[in-house]
Amino acid sequence: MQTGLDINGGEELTERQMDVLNAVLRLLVEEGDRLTMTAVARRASCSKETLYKWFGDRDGLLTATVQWQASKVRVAPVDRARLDMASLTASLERFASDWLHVISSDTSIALNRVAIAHAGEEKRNLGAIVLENGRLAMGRRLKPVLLAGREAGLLAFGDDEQAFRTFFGLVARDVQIRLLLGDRVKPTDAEIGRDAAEATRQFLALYGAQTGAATAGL
Amino acid sequence: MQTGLDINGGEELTERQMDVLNAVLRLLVEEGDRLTMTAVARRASCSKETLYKWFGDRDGLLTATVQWQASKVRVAPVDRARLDMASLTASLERFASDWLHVISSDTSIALNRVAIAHAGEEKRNLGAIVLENGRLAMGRRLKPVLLAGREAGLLAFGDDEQAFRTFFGLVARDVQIRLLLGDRVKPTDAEIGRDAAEATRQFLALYGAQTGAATAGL
DNA sequence: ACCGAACCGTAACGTACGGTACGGTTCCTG
DNA sequence: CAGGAACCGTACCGTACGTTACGGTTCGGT
Repeated sequence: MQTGLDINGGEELTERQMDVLNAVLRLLVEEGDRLTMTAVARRASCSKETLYKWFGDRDGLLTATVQWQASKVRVAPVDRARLDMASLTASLERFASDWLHVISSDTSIALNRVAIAHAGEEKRNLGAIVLENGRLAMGRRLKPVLLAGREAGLLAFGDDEQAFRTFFGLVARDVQIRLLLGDRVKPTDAEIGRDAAEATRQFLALYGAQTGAATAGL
Repeated sequence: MQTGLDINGGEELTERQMDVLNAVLRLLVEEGDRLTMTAVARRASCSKETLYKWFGDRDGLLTATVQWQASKVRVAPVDRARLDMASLTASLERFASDWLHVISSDTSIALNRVAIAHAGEEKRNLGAIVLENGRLAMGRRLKPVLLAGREAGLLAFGDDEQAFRTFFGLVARDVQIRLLLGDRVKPTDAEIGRDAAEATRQFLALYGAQTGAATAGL
């Protein structure tokens, strides 16, 4: 009753346990939330008893999977020294491209779907986890870059949260919601690269120190 | 076996049937996809036998509900004659405001949640219906305005689809995905008005004929 | 007044699946 | 080699819920 429930921050997972979570992830992509504990056990070649010992219950298994996958998205921060327009543009494009790749991936779609499906319930953990490690983590990652850009006189904005949300909108547009709803619009790498560059260009047009000060909400 | 399955285009629903669908809608908001046929029958004060006779099965009931709700979103088109910058701005702000109100509403959130939850399955109807009557309908509605704006020399863009998607991103930003994931960010009317105006201003900065031609992807 | 259609309320059926129990196997330790 | 921990595979249990069946009631038409 007391084991297997320590699914909080950065818990330690054995190799075997990660194999199990990988199986869950694949099943999630294939069948969505309809996966059964029996199917997981069969796919992972383990017993249901083990699943329950390790993860508590079905919800715990899903939570562990989402959390584990989310923990993989860590990316290196940017060095705030020596920032010019070229490196700022490159950073933004990199962010945009990474983000578009993530939200277009099958695993991200599957994970967001199950998190959204469970978001209306009392156990609202999945949605919060995905939000925390998706949208919010991206904000925490990008805001230092924006602030450094402002400090270097390259950007002009009043609130970094507002500036970030605009960038988010320019990058994501309608891609995520369409994919979540089952639309077949999965962009190619080339399209992602083009869209990332375009979004960055537009963002700089709005928030660049020279061009866009009038529209930056000052 | 053959009755109750004519749930396609604009089928005719009796008053009583709409009462039932309203009950489904309320239950969907309250408990999400976990609603049971028994609960629907109780809430609507009808028998389960009637539900099955009218709507075929659970999926048919959900589909009818989504379709019925979607059919309510119709809005009057804009007259393309006599378009100046003021009326264009007003139109765009109106669109933005309407859209933000829709995606922030409890019913929209509930409907999108159930549609997304079912989007990974073979019966992908719900996602397609929501997409068709949400994002895509908004595009069909707004594009004539954009084209009229270009014709009047107020806007500059190459592809109306691209321009619309940018507008979509500037308006929606991260609001919808956050709400779907259970974040408590429901904006007030005042915030929606401010955000709609801001998004419109930014869009005109990017695609206005004078200011933004360089960034319009020409 | 009578009939049948439509519908309500509820009981009942079948099944899928979450969760548990248990016997058998592997493997590690002393 | 003995003992035990961990785990696999599977059978089993309980329940929730989709779906069906059925008796009783209302109501419009003749």
